[in-house]
Amino acid sequence: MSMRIDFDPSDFNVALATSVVVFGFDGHQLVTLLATKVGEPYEGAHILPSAVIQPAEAPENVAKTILRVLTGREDWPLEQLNSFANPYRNPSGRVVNIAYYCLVRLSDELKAGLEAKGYVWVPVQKVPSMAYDHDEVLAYARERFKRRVKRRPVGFTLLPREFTLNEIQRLYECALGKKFDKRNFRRKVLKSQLLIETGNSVRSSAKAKRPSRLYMFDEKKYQTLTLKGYDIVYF
Amino acid sequence: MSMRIDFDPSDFNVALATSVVVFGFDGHQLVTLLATKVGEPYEGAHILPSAVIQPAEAPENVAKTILRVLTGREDWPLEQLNSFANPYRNPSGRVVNIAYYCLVRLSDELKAGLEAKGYVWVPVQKVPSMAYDHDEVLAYARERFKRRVKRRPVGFTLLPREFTLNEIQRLYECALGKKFDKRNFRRKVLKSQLLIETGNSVRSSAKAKRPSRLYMFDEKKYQTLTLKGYDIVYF
DNA sequence: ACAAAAGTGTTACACTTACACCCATGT
DNA sequence: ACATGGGTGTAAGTGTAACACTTTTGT
Repeated sequence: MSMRIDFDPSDFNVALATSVVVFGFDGHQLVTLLATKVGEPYEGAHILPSAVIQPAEAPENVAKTILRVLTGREDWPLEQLNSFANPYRNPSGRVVNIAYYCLVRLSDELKAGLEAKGYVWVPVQKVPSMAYDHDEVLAYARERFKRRVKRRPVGFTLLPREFTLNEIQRLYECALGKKFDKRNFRRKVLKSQLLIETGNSVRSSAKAKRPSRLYMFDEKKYQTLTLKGYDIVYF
Repeated sequence: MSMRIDFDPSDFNVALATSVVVFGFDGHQLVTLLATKVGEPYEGAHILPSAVIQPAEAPENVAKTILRVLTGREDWPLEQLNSFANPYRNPSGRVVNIAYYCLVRLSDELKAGLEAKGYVWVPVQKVPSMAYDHDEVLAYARERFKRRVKRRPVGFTLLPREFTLNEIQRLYECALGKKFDKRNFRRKVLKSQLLIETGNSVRSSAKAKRPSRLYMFDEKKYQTLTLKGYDIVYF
């Protein structure tokens, strides 16, 4: 019930952590990366990739460090979520978690490297219950990503550099949890003028006879349009 | 550069604060409430209404305490913003600010009471520079409010219980920073079926001859529609 | 009667949605 | 030739945006 606005030395008794919800897309499903907790508390439980934020560190930099350790890069799109600060969310003491989510482009090396290190990619539909309040963090991240994907063409960072229209449609269907009409979806996505036909094609499976055309995201054009105040790609 | 995920006793050295950006609407402008800092550091500077979060307190409850102290009520719509956690944002030590914004219905008593206590209502266009990183917090709150007001009919909590269509149009114009066509705006707002004509009317100024009709927000109907999955009132 | 702000309709255009068949290719 | 998924067009309806004059009331 305080309304103090200055600090006593005894107020400096909280610790900081960050967790990063990493989303990827395997061509059919939205997946997220889970770690396994080592040591007590919660030994062996699933958790989100997380780290302690030390005194002089900025939370975003710690999140980027996590990404570098996991993926070798830290330039993936990263967005801060609300912080999670219930007094008793962590049994070790009062810890505030400043969480992020990020979008990565899955590749075979990335999958292999991470699985060797004890991380697992799990379809977001099937994520097991996690320690701390990480279930809540993940649920929040999914909502944020949904809202984000409706307004900005962020989905492309989840896809291989060249992708088919069927792939991007599946991605949007996973992200938003609903089906789209193929013709309408294609019309809309092509109307945005943000896709370049590469001229290449690929067969989607052994059984598929006819190959699909491949497209790329036109990053440059998007930058230009964004600067001009063009803002919105609704899906 | 850590990737530690468990805590040393020496990690518990951060303090928590919360600031609340309080928005009101005076019939013509969007205003926000500023306090004056008492005691060092930043003696006499403008700041957002803020308080220390003590060990066992939930941030949201501290924000509500601030609201109760300021307005006598704590049931205003309150939404958490990102936390502000740059290492050197507070000269007293490492303090993480978990900020909120909220929407209140201005009244004469409220204005008088607060001004007596040393708070000031300032048009958001004209907010002076504040201490700490509170400028940034306010800017962030304005953006959030903008996005919010586009999707949900939150504007009504800022207006008197009975209001004219001209008032609500001015509110939306302030909140979103753009002008609307009067006929189109009225058509849209009436189509939503969320306004009830009260039968009362009021003259908007001494010079205005013809009185304006007064409307109320249909809270019940909105609840019903929301439950049915109706979600969106775009403006 | 006049000054002031309140209130009101129509049209053109863009976007959304629903809907079903032919095409290209590999086996 | 056939099986498989890839790829395509149209029409009806709905929402958006641009536009200017008449009405009501107090002085």
